[in-house]
Amino acid sequence: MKTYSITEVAEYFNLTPHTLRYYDKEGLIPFIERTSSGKRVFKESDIESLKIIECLKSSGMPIKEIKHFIEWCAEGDSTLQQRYDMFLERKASVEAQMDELKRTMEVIEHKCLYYKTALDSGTEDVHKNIKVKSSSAQ
Amino acid sequence: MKTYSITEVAEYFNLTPHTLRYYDKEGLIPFIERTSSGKRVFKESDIESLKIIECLKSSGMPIKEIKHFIEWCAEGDSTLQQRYDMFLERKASVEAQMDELKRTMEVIEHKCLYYKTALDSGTEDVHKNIKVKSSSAQ
DNA sequence: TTATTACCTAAAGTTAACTCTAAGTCAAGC
DNA sequence: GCTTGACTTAGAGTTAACTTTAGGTAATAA
Repeated sequence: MKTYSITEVAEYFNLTPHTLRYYDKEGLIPFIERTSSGKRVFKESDIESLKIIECLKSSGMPIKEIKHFIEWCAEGDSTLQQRYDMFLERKASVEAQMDELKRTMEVIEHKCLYYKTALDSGTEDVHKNIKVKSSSAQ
Repeated sequence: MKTYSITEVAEYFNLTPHTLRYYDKEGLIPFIERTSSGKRVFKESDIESLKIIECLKSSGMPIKEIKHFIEWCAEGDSTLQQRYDMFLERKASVEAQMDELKRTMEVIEHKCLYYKTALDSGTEDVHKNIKVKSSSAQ
């Protein structure tokens, strides 16, 4: 079975070996095997686990909570409900983040147009007649 | 002209007065006026500026960079290009974040289905025959 | 007049997620 | 046999964005 060094895995996930050791210390990858001299040996299944960890991370989940999930995985079928609920929560959280980003995007696109118009006419004053009130950070 | 206290503004933006004072200290709202006794007085235009600040914050922009934008605003038309470029960059950044969230969502939805199926059959083993390899954190 | 309430400052503390440092081990190549 | 490079650990340091603390002022209500 193909295995990987910590540096190979770090490069694959765009992390540093330091960060992977930190994840290990925090209990995110407790199943990693070692060589007789103590070096971490990453198996294919470890890569798959790290993919889930990265997914949870990019959903905004803190490392301590990811650790709980990893512990549930080790506990087996008795934690299936918790894990299901957790992913439903993650789904709701990501949906909320997407909604917020959409609202943010609308303001930003409005500002892009605002500054495009201002640049074309050489001055921000072009907007002064359109808006009723002027403000300091437009 | 209607004005607002720091607590009113904090409630409006779902922040604390502490946080608004911190933003002031960091140079995000240098245009705030004070009463004779030193209390901050927020005008309508300050609220508008804070809306932009909140937008930039939720786009993932660090406070020090938002400060630069606020400084550019004070400098006038000579910084129109910088401000336009900044909003174009913000737009690209938010687009990238949305793409990442979409990819994250796909994995999460897959996991929701995975755990729904496992729960229905009472054991995760139901997936063992479908996948070629098993892994520790599925 | 006193108590309360809302505000103020400066500065220290907190938290998450790294990130770095120092000192050491081990296997491979010259 | 020695050097090099990739790994190891424990623990200290960093950064961002707050958050809290301590001590103080000013206006208002009883």
